[in-house]
Amino acid sequence: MDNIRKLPDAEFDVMLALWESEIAPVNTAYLMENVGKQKGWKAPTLISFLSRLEERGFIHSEKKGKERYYFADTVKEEYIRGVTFDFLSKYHSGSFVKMMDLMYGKNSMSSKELDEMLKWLQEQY
Amino acid sequence: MDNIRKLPDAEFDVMLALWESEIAPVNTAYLMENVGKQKGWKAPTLISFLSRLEERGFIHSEKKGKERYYFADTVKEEYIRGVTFDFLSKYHSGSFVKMMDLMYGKNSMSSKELDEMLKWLQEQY
DNA sequence: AAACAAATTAGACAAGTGTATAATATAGGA
DNA sequence: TCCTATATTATACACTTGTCTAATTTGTTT
Repeated sequence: MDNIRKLPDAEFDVMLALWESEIAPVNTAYLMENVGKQKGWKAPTLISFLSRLEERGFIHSEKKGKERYYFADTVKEEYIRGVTFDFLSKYHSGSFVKMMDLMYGKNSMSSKELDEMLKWLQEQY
Repeated sequence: MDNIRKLPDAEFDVMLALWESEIAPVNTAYLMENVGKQKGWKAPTLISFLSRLEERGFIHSEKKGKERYYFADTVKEEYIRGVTFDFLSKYHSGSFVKMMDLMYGKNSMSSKELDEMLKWLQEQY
């Protein structure tokens, strides 16, 4: 039983486009428009990432005529929670405070972000 | 010119051992003791990671007799700042508050950590 | 000087990731 | 029905990463 399996960059980009799609169901053409194009991928490149995502169990797909449609079987927030947790453990001993301290030790966080954070904190109590 | 080059896991583990070494200079034997052994690596495995780190410019080395000694040419905090910045951009639109919100939206951060964070925040003002 | 033993170097190889070309399938029109 | 255009599938290939075995170097001991 591994941790959350971290996706390779390209597959993550595809997942993002799928998670954030405005329409449903989503086909290859839509994903080509919304991520493949910007990345400069040829269609088979995109499709190959999609196949791998399917093998990994992140999505499933259905063929309708000559097109294929894709469906996310994972939840974005959960995936990101997983990778964030792993990241925090690996690089910051699992502590947000340590992370912020390293990033902004010599008070360089903008006062806007400081305010937001204070507000967030107060809501937590 | 890329962003901070993110190291592969194994090479990062080696860097950690080097950054955190108690002695200087550090040779292969020391690194074998302090990271290779736990990871179950054979010596050539370790050395191959070290060579790659040298190619990437993270370290340099010097041979003394039949042993080789290694020196970090990068600073841990800076490296981690780099990967943290990239991580935050990629997964949380660059915002700590967004990250914490995703992680602890439904108030599950321990009151100990909340206190620490409040303290940290107050120090920033 | 020869032989040993310890350490390093040189390669090698499988698995994973990014990416594409060539082959095949299929909806629709002539 | 046959052709065409388009989408998908099947492969393939180069690079990176993790890992090792075999070969070579070199300090030390006979």
